[in-house]
Amino acid sequence: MRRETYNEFRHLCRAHNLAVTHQRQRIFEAVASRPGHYSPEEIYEQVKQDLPSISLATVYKNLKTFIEAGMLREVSLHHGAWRIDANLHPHHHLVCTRCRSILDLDQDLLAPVKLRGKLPSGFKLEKFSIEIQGVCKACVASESRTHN
Amino acid sequence: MRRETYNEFRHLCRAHNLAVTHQRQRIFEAVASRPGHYSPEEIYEQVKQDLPSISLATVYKNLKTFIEAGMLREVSLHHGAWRIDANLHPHHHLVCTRCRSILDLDQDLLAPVKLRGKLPSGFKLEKFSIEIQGVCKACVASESRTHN
DNA sequence: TATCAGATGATAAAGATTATTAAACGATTC
DNA sequence: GAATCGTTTAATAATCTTTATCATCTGATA
Ligand SMILES: [Mn+2]
Ligand SMILES: [Mn+2]
Ligand SMILES: [Zn+2]
Ligand SMILES: [Zn+2]
Repeated sequence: MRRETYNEFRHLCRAHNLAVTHQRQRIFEAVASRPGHYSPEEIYEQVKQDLPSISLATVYKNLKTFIEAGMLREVSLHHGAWRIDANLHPHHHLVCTRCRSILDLDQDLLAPVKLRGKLPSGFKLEKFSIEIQGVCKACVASESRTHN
Repeated sequence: MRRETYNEFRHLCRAHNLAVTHQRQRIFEAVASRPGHYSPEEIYEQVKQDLPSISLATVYKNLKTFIEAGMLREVSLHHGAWRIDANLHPHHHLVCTRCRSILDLDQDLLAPVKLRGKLPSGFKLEKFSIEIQGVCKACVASESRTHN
C-alpha cells in the first residue's frame, strides 16, 4: 500500500472516531480502490488475498461501520427486503431512509427526466426510476421525541 | 370475493397463460387489493387467514410467476444483493434489468429533477435517487446471439 | 368422469446476515 | 517499552430469507 493511501485512511478514521486496524484498511481499500459496486462476499474474497485469516463477519461489521460513518454508501436501500408492487402504472416512490417504508407518488409530481448526453454505447434504455429519499413523518416524529 | 374480482383475475390468468387456482387468486388479491408494498412473508400471513394450509414456498413461487408475467412488479431490482459504493459524489446508476450489473453515471448527464407539487406533509426530503434501467451491452449481445 | 400437465405443500437445502464470546489488538498512559 | 483498558477480531452458532425437491393433488379439457 502506498504511504499516502495509508495516511489518508488513518485520517479518515480519526475524523470518524474509528480505530485504525489492518483489517479495516484492507476492507476499505478493497472497495475504494476499485471502480465497481461490490458485495460483502466479493470484498471478503479480495481482502482474504492479503489477510487470509480475516472473517466474513468482520467484513460485514466494518462495511456497516463505514456506511454509518459516511465513508461508504450502499447502492440501494432495498437490498434486504423483497417488496411487491401491484401498481403497474408509472409512478415514483417515497422511501424512508430510517424505516425503509415505501409510499407511491404520482408520476406527474415530478417533471420528466431529461437526458443531457449519451448513455454508454450498447445500453438499451428501458426506463428511468426515481426514488425520493428522506425521513417519513413517523420517523421524524419519533426522532424529535428522542432528542427532547 | 366479489364475482367481478374473480372474473377479472380469471381473465388476467387466461391472458398470461396461467392456470387459475384458489391459492393464486388469494395471493394476487392480497397484494392487489391493498395499497402497500408487501413482503412475501406479509403476503403469506394475509393469505393464510383464508387458506390456512398454504405454504410459504407457494407464495414465493407465485409472486415470481406473477412478476414474470407482468401482473405484479418488484419495487427494486436490488433485493438480495447488498452492494457497496465508495463513490460519495452525487451520481446516478445504470442498472441492467437482466444481470443487475451496476455502472456509475455522471450526475450532469441528467437534468436535475424538478418537483411540480408538494410532497406529503411531514416527509423530510433528503435526496432524489435516479436509476437508469435497461439492458447492458453484454446482455444485449448474449440475447441477440440466442435469437439468431 | 377420466386424464394429465401443471400446481401445491412438506421438507430439506442453500444462501445471506447477525449474534455471541473468548482472545487479540491498538491506543494511551506511565 | 511495558501495563492497562476499551475496542476489534475470528470462530462459531443462530437466525432469516429464498430456493430445490418430490410425492401428491387439482384444474382444465375432452
Ligand atoms: Mn408502488
Ligand atoms: Mn456508484
Ligand atoms: Zn420512516
Ligand atoms: Zn446485463
